[in-house]
Amino acid sequence: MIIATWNINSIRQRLDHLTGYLRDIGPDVLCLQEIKCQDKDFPLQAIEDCGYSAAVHGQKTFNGVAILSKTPLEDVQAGLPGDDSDEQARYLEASVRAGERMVRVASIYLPNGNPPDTDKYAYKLAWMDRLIAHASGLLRQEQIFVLAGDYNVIPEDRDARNPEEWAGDALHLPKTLAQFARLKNLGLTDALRASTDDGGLYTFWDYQAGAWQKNNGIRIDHHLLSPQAADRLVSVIIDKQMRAAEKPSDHVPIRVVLDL
DNA sequence: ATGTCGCATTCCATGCGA
Repeated sequence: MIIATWNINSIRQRLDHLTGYLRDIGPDVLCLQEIKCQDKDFPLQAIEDCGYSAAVHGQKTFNGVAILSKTPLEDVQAGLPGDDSDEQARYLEASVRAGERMVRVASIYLPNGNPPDTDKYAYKLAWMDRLIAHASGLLRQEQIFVLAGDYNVIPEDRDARNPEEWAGDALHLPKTLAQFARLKNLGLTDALRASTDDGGLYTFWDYQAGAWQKNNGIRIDHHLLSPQAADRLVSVIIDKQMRAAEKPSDHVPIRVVLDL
């Protein structure tokens, strides 16, 4: 089973890229972030025409997440528990059948948090607290699950071309890394890091200042695997070629292959 | 390099978020 994640930076601006990816790569599941549309504006028909069903948790203008699947999505849960006043659409979870067993998948758009001296950063850290609490509950069920998405976290210096540029940034501050470590220390596996120790593997290149041309990238899109999923990890592939397309997203898709 | 995008507004220019 192939489970991919992609911050698409507006699904309506990138619909041709998306349908091309579904047809060319054909992941079983694709988690999307920053769809930037309300549910009523989600291009469901074009996705169904590619042979996928979809669960959507959208909002006007910003954020918005979705999960696409070749098979039906069950037990869909929109929103990250822990704060009923949070109106930002950043979390969606659903189950998909894989032969005899079910796999729980979440599409995550973790807050950016910049600038760090504002309530945006406090929101990021609090959101990570809620994710840790929720993941802890999922782990107690001892099932196969994958938390995939844009974490807005650069885990280590080797995950940035120029780590010194990110020293004071919300994506790489010590408190951010401590929260990410707490999450992983629950017993989750960073799929890419389970497959290679190589640095220089990036999933995001800024639109500005020729970041792509200079390969000034960062790795911020991750799959965190439950132990039952990590046991079945085969490979991880970053679809870097997507960043070279016309009018690309600033993020590229990344996919894991699980032997279920 | 204040360097680029995408969205929305009372709207053809600007502010916000990334």
